[in-house]
Amino acid sequence: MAKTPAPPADPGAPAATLATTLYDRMRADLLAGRLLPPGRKLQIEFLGHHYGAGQTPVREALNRLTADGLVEQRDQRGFAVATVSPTDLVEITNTRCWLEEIALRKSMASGSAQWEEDLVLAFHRLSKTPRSLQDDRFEANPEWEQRHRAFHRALIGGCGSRWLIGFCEQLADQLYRYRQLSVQKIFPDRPIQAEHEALMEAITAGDADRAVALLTEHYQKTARIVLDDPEAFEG
Amino acid sequence: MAKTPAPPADPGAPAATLATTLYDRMRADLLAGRLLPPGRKLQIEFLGHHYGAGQTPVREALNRLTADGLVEQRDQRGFAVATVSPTDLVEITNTRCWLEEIALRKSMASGSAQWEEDLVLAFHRLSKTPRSLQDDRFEANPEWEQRHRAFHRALIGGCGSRWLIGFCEQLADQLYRYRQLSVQKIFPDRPIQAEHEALMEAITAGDADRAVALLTEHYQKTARIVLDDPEAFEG
DNA sequence: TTTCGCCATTTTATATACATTTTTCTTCAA
DNA sequence: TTGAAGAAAAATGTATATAAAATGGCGAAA
Repeated sequence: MAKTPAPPADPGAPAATLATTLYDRMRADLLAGRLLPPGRKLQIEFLGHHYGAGQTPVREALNRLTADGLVEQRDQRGFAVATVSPTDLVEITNTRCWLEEIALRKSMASGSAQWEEDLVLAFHRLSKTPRSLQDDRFEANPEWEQRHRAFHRALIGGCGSRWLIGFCEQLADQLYRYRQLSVQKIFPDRPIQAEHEALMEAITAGDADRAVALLTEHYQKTARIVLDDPEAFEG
Repeated sequence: MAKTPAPPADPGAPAATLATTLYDRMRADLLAGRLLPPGRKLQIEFLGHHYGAGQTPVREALNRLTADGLVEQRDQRGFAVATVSPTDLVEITNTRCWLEEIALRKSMASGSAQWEEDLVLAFHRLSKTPRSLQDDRFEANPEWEQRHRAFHRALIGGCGSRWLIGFCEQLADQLYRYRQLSVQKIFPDRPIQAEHEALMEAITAGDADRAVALLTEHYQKTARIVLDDPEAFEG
């Protein structure tokens, strides 16, 4: 009756390698802006010491992060945190709007009951989670962030293309990084929950045009806030 | 007056690393289907011997290829040529149609003279290049393949998003691989040049709807031919 | 005195050789 | 046939060597 007790023991998922663990940790650090500011050089030796690992796993993790567009690589000159610019922010935001418009329209057009149920569930979970850990001041709630991401993922999850979903998530990662740059990432008086509610309303009403307009405006508003922050692109 | 004569001497481009060279070679081999059939395991030692390189550069090249979706990786189980399936072919084709529809519409809407000139030039170059190296039988002409790719790249080049262009090229790579799988990749009686001409006509006439319809049909037709080939998904 | 360019030195990225751990294959018994 | 144990193979990780780039100092010219 006793099986492997300690680890998750997923038969299809073998023991994670050091490189994979490192990739996950560095990815989280990069997205949160904890590691180093954009454009800064990422030296293998420093990273190896910082994360307590050898060169090979660090190098492998950096290679994978390059694929995500979080790290840049130049031959014989090593790795660096991906740079940011107002121009890129606009470009990435526009691209996300275009892609998620298709994905949302395809999802709605599919009429999949599974998709709609998943979405309602994701929205419900997000609604029940506080945005901030503190009532008086803002303190990022990791669970909210995770559910927020899951909600946006659910919105496009019925489009029928894992490729398109992957592209959207890559763009979402980039924009998350931009948001973290801004001191105004708190958006205290922005009614995010209300924006999500309006979006859900349009979707359940089957009004694709309105849903797309709301979603697009949601992203463009975020971009404008970061663009208007004079401190976002310093250093 | 004498400058560095021998190498290309691009100041911004340092000497290519072994890993980069390997990546380029393996990428070409994978796209052409020369390396190994889809799903087959890629052993480091074998590859190192085959390309005359050590383990580290091979591993790095494989990591980069994973990012392109040409190679798959599983922890502790190494790398394998990305698998193929009829389902995926349909999914990738649909995704490409959706994305290139936006990209083409945005390009046309931009009204950029530069874009139109680049496109006309790319089309002209393609038109002047023979599809086959032999008159009597088909023998792939690398220059045609390269210009064909450049033409499709030019179609979407004015969309204003390097991200979207990158996504489209990734999908194009995947579909190229599928085309190579099919013994009917020759398409002897398919008037490809005529299809391109009709597309150019619609674009120069400013008829976005017609251009999109033609482009989409172009891709769907290719997918149907591969899907109808019983030998494409063997092995 | 300051500035620019060249050369030696140091640092750092890349690649190799080897050790370790995990998986996969093989063999043998139930 | 099925299952377990052991052997072989292969992937991951470490230590180290090599080669390229960044740094700093020195001297010549302005």
